[in-house]
Amino acid sequence: MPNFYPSNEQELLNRAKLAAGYSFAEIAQYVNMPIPANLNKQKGWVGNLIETYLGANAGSKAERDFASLGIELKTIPINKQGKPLETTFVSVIPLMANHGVIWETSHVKYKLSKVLWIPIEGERSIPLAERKVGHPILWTPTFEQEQQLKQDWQELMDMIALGQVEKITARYGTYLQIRPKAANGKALTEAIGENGEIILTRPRGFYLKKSFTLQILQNSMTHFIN
DNA sequence: TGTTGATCATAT
DNA sequence: ATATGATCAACA
Repeated sequence: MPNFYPSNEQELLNRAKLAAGYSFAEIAQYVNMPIPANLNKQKGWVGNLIETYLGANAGSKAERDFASLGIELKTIPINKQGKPLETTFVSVIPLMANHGVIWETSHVKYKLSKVLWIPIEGERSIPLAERKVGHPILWTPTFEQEQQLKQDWQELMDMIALGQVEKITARYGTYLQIRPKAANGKALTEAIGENGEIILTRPRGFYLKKSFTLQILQNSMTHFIN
């Protein structure tokens, strides 16, 4: 594989468009990555595959995939109708030291300020190697979408600051929800308890609900070439 | 059958 | 433990 690193937005987008219609097997062969039988033991494999192909380099740093371009990369599994099959992980949530943190400087707004969405076939009935890459969508939140996210974010962050983290379930939030995000149930992190004390709880992450990402997909009229 | 809560791999 | 990449799978 030739070394590729996008020097500007258009280069990145062109590169992403080239992948549309190709199978995971074809992309994997191109970047020389082995294909697992399924995603059970490598849930982030497709994301890593696309990252490698597009030349993302943030690694595990808390940085957007294409830092110099200010772009975050997200693969999104869809069904035959083009609808999202899974929620989209956004970021881990800081549960402590949130005094003074506002939406404008939040990790969520930062990460979602510009996203290159790569729809991918995600139905488990399709062998992983045969699933195809879809057409890229370079997205920036509309004013309305940002307000939707901001509202949920503020409600949820308020609860965390007020020591109600244990009361939060995935049912809170219209478009942005909070769910556990950890290696397993034994992972613990500090948070604020009911009486302002420090407690240990499962690490949490912000996720975009499918109803939100569906808007993005539909607005761009994404489809696969077969 | 759709969601919520749980989990897998890897780098630092 | 926390960050990256997410999907799995139990349960309502």
